[in-house]
Amino acid sequence: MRATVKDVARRAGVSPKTVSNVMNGVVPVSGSTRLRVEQAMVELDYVPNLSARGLRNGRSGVIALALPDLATPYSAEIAHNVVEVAHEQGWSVQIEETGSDPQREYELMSRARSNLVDGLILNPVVLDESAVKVGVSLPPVVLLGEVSQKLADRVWVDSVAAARDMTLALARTGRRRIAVLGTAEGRSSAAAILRTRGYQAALDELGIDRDDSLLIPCEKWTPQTAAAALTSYLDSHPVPDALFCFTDSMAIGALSVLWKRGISVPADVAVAGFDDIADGQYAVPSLTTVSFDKRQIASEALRLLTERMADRAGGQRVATVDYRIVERDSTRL
Amino acid sequence: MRATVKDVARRAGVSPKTVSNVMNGVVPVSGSTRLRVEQAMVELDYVPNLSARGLRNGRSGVIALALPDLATPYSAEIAHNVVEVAHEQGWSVQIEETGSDPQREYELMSRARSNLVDGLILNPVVLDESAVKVGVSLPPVVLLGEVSQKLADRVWVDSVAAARDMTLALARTGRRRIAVLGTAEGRSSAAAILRTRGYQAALDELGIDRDDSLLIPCEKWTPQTAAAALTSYLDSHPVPDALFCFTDSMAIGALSVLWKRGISVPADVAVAGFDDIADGQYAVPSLTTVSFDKRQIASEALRLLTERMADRAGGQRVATVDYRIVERDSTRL
DNA sequence: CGGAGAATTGTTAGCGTTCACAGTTGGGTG
DNA sequence: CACCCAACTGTGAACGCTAACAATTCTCCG
Repeated sequence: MRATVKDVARRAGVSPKTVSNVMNGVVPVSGSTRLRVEQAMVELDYVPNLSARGLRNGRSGVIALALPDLATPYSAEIAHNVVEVAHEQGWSVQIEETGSDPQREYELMSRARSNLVDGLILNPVVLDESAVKVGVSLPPVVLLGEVSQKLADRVWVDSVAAARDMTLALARTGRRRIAVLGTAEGRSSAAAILRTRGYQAALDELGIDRDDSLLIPCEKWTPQTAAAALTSYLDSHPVPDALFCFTDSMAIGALSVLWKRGISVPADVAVAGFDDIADGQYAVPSLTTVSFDKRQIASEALRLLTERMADRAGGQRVATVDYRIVERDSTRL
Repeated sequence: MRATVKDVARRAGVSPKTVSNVMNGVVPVSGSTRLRVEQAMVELDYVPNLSARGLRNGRSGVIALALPDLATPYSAEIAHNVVEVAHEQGWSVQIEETGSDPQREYELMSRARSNLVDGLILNPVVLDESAVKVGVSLPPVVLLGEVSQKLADRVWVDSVAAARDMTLALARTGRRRIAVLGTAEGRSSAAAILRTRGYQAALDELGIDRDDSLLIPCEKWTPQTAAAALTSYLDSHPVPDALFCFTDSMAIGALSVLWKRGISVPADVAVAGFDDIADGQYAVPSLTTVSFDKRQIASEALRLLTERMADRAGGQRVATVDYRIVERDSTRL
């Protein structure tokens, strides 16, 4: 049978409350009592029951992190950093995957309201504006990434500016026919729209005519889909001077296709990505990309979350994370 | 203020217990009462308090998954699958990272004992035998991978046989000087030892003399460390006929180094990995590897865990997951 | 139409913790 | 030496839920 505060109290010859005081440390406890209690805890191998504590306190010490798909390197790196930072601050992290299924969002919200999590960090993909109805009964929510949501706090990178800068960087190496991979037709993700916008802004600045045949659609941002999209594109189009992929994952799929076709990177076509996932460094050739500090994203998200826990009032808080273009072999002349 | 069972009960004109019965569905409730209760729940926007339920039931519906480093593709894929399978079975997953820090293991165990998680799936790396002291006061534990632990249940892939088969497969393409990347000196991980053993078994079968200069040590199994290890190796050794990397991550680092040095894969050297991570398919060239069903690992782990929850008694249960060699371009002649 | 038995619902209590408040001790003062 | 103020410790209740048991209602048959 597991020891409880009561057992510890009895053994230490004090009241349960004193044991609680020793643990929580807000009310002062005399040195000798503290010592006896601590010893009793060790002897009985006492571990507090977090369910009970959670019930009593109304807080669980757990936050939820919801990502589209943990298996993608980008999500995995975000998850890694969130878990790390959270751990440092004493939080546990519950992970949920939303897939592309809005249904999951609802379940998630309901779970979030079940008092098992004190806050929620959500990286939406499909439902840019839908499911996240930040009501009073919801725990604090922080959104990650390109989201049109205006209600919840969020952490983001300026995709428009980054895509613009990357396009300019590609142009600076003399590339003119710059294609982008990852645009979407119909209802597309906010990120796709913003990155396309930045790309086009750069073209306009450069005085290069927009050419819609250089927009390669790819709804899902995975190596598989990117490879498929690029393959069919190359079947009916000439090789562009440069290929700006909206994620590194897609770029890796693209590199694979180009290699198989004997198209040399960067000699025939420059390739760039977005996200700076770890594998980009070891891609063949190593991948030029838009890099940003994922640890910073994690810590900003946690900061916003804890701030919001302390103060539920106030308008939307936003944290912007800087980015920079990292040039590697895939665009180097 | 959040609605409670009491509020729902009052509104529906029944007792709290009836509300509970409606939710849990074990005790029969008449259709009309059920309807009234359900309507009251909707009207009051009732969400059960899982902390309270957890306290009362002694179970939380949460399992913990502990991995060395979420950012590595292998861990990420495992995590993805565990979360998926767990979700299907109604579990939530709390993720912990152990790094290579035994200290984390302890914290983890203690957390696991705090009644916030009902079970623990642990992928150890350093502490093959140490910290995991499966005592009576611990929740059920399932270990993942190559572990010498004899006390806890586990799910594993036969590394020795897989490494042997891979080595034989490489030899079948005429390679004789087969190097392995990822051996470790001193206190090494069980996986390193087992895979080395399988490799050597194959050599013995083939009548190829063991050559220690073909063992390329690499303590940490990341692309970075693998690239570094291989680079310094190539500085002082001739290029082998084949390079069997103990993980795909290392293989990807190795491919990058080989490419930079102008060593052609597979013409000059065949490269193989282990784990079949998604990126291996899109490596340049695509990576031959030892593949196994990660979803199966996840579901077996969950099965063992739930079985153990139902029956704490009984000896160690073990689930073996099949593997197969997947040949791709990196070894194809 | 009475009553046994099944079906459904209500009552009580407690899971382990901590909060509000009450009680106790100690040491310093006048 | 009585008294008072801190500083510390104890008491009781409650967080929201559900298990065990008790009580009630309904159904059906003799």
